[in-house]
Amino acid sequence: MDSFTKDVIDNIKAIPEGKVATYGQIAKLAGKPRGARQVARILHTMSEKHDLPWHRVINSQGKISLQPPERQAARLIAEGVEVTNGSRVQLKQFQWEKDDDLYDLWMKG
DNA sequence: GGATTGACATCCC
DNA sequence: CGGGATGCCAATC
Repeated sequence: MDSFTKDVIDNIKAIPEGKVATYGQIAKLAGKPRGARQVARILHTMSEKHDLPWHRVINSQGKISLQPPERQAARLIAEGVEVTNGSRVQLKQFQWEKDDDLYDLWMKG
């Protein structure tokens, strides 16, 4: 497996419960701002072999791309992510922003 | 090795 | 906000 794949996997594993990330976001974190589709491919291929929180990755519109969306939606809901209309997620509210955790901590403190 | 194909993103209307 | 067109990049055919 190439380093890009590894980085993608690492980043996906880093998504906290109750939050979601977009394909493009993960791609960027892994060093390929234009690699969103590869991220999607990696999920499609590797999600069954590694136990990744693949359900926390959705597209930039805040929607579940996987068809049918039911399984993924259920998993998200089980974690506290609000999924409306079967596949819709409010990114404003649930998107994971990597260094925002620190920012948030600072804000509260 | 060229053409096709996506669990995508972005700009334009 | 919705839908279409374009860009992107690796795996597959």
